[in-house]
Amino acid sequence: MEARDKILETAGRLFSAQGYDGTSLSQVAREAKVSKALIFWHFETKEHLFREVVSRTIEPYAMKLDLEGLSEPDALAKLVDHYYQFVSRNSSSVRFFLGLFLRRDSRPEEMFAQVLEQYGLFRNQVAQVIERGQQRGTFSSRVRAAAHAGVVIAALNGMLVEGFVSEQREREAETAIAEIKETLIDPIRIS
Amino acid sequence: MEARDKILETAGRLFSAQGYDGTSLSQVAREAKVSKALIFWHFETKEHLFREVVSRTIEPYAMKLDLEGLSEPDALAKLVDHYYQFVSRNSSSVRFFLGLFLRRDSRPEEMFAQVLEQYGLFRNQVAQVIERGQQRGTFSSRVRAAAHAGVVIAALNGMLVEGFVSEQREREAETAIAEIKETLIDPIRIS
DNA sequence: GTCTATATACAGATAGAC
DNA sequence: GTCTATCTGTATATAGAC
Repeated sequence: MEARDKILETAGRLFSAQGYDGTSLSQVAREAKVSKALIFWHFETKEHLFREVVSRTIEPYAMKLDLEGLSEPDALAKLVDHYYQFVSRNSSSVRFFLGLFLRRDSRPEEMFAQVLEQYGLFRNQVAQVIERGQQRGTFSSRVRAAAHAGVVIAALNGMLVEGFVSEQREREAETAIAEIKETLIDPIRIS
Repeated sequence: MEARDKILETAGRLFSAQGYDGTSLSQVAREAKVSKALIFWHFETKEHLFREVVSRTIEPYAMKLDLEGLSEPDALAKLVDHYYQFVSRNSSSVRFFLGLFLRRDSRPEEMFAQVLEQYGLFRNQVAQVIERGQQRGTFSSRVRAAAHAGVVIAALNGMLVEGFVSEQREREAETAIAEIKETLIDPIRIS
């Protein structure tokens, strides 16, 4: 691998594990087996390196999902599965972004618009699938679609955060998903 | 206020807003209007100051709640209200702890056992209230108590985290709570 | 207990040889 | 592109006067 990429890879790993302030360029240089000066030659400043790392990390967040031909309950189940799996697989970077969002200062602006935009798209999909199911008679009309969608998403996020905090074991991921489906999808399903 | 307390107060505010690495003792000294040397005289090292701040911050987490005389659905609603309000009111320190938990390294061990213990107690209370309600006929027996409790708590946490990320407006707190009750408590209520 | 002055280390960043 | 050597600032921490 070329030095530039090696630096990006190492910096990404260290930033996400230790944060921006907690990671020195000396450490990056040491672990990437290059000189500090080379980092500055390639990236100008620590801040620029960081932004480059973030940009790369965000790329896989543009997730598209094909829900054609599925009943609304199945589509909702698929959305839930997909979201949970995506976050689990990218947990290192999701933790990192969440950590940044939690800090009052360091509002890193435009960069995170991408993350929030993808998240907004997902939220809309969930709400729309429930609404459509109610119109087409596959979901009960007794619930308010928007409220129910909000709780589904909150439950997902809550399960995921709990996994972050308690050093998630693989098995529990399956359980978490099953509980959400059992509690929030099955009871409003009609078909 | 005495200098020692002034230092603790200032350090607490700055640590929780900027993190450990992001807060220098020069800044603490400046804002607390004392010399840096005095901080070392009182706390020996930055690490010790930090631990002292954390210990103080954790104190109000030992929350007790009286549920005597309430029906199980009302007790569950009260638990939900109380948890949400507590986290909202202590959001600064909760954000801070969550941020620490998200970091791979810096597992600050024993100190956080207290936070996790209180959290575990709350989880148990929720599960037990649901079980008891099922035994006494105030909650539907069609759901699995443990699973339902897990989803209630996850939804709570998810709503709270979302509030952290999107700079919560007050009004939405009420909405969030109402949605959880409407979606996860009312449907299994019998009385 | 509180201060000023200082020691020591390491951070981000630059100069210039190869 | 990559290095060694170095500059400059600021961090944690100490010494010692009051």
